[in-house]
Amino acid sequence: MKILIVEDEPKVAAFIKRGLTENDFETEVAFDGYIGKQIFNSGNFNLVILDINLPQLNGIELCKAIRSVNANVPILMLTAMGTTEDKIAGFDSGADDYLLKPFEFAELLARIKALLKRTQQRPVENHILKVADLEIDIDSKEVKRGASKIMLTAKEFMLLEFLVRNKGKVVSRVDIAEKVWDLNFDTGTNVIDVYVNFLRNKIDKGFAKKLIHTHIGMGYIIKND
Amino acid sequence: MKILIVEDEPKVAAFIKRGLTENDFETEVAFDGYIGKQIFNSGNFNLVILDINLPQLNGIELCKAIRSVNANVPILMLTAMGTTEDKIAGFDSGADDYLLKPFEFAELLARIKALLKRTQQRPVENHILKVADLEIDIDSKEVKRGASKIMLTAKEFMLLEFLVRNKGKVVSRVDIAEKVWDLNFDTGTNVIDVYVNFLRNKIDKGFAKKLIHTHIGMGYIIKND
DNA sequence: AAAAATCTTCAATGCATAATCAACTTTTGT
DNA sequence: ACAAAAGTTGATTATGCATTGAAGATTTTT
Repeated sequence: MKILIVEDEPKVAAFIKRGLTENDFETEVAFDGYIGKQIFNSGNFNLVILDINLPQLNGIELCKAIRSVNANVPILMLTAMGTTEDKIAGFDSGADDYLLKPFEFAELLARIKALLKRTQQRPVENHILKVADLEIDIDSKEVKRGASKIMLTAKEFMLLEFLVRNKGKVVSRVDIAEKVWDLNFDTGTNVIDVYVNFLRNKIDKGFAKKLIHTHIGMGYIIKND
Repeated sequence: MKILIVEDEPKVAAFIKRGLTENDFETEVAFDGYIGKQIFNSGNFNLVILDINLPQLNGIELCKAIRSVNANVPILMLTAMGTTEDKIAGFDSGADDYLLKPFEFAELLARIKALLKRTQQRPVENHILKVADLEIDIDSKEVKRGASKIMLTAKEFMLLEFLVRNKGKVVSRVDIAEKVWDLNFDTGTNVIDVYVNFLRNKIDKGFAKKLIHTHIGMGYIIKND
């Protein structure tokens, strides 16, 4: 587990480095923002600890720079400034957590572990999407309306998934064509209409509450109310 | 985006609930740990805000209980106790972040957004434009004047959206022709007048305050005063 | 490998609604 | 009062949508 520490005060940097090393992390230290950026790009880091007050490139700027090349790596901001505005600025630039100096090492460690735990757990997502009494399971590809199971073909499922992921929004045929059929120009086909019809037969037919609605001239929408 | 608030101090709970509601989150409040657990199990929450000092079942215990059934949902701990040991205990029980009372709402919001960003669930931005008591939802294409829903056709909606996006500004017929009808030269048509009339019938008719106004020789404007 | 079954797409139809036009009326400014 | 601009209306045209069956493509079974 590799951690990059960007901190210009040598004492603080050494303090963090020693503590992390004792807890079996690999660390690298950069003493200014510019070097921090270079080191980050050269290595594969699992987490970044960032002081806000840095020479060359301040923490906020560095944070944005890191985010622009890596949207995922957890970033923990460190600073002496304590106003709420500073914190908000930190979060806005893409930081995931914020710790005020002076801090106890145990708290830093706890926050690092929490951040790492979170990023490791990402794959466990909620893979069941719902609209009213309709449930669609992205993993097992199972679809249920109320208690009854519904069998969908691949394309039907893709279309339904797209609609449900945009529930409450009217999606245009062009959107659907691009996202579900991967058509980027108008081929003059009516497949979409046909498949919406298929879906309606399987999902809405026989139910009082229709979920799929047409907005003429605009597109289709799935919603519950 | 649904957030569960477990907090026994009514004032604090109300403060958080109000702030979150204003920022378009759905919230539920539980006043003790036991009820919190029940509510959590009954609904599909995207995040939990947890006070540590709770009647019945304290925050740490509740946190563990929630983690045992859902390893994924972000949990933010809230407490008046400020020792590092407390924080460590919070993190150890499975919390993802920790905020000390008293706090500013802006910081709470920033941390919530950071947590949600981490778990890939981003708050749904709603694109609702308003003029006085008229609301138009760009996503769902729903239009409401006061409490009553209004059905518009595609062209009517486009025209209204254009007017509303330019609320307080007089827009000329030429502007409208270009932006809404995609006509770049004068065809001698009066469609625009006709459609403004359609809109007026649906939006202003029967209401004391007219929103759509004509500036003779200039164009149309939508405004509230 | 051939046959069967299923899925996907196309094309044609009829229907419903929306968009437009053009004649006429009303309002506004001079 | 007059002319110009804007509002209103019904008739006409155009467009968009639902539905169907059948053809073509793919997958599964034999």
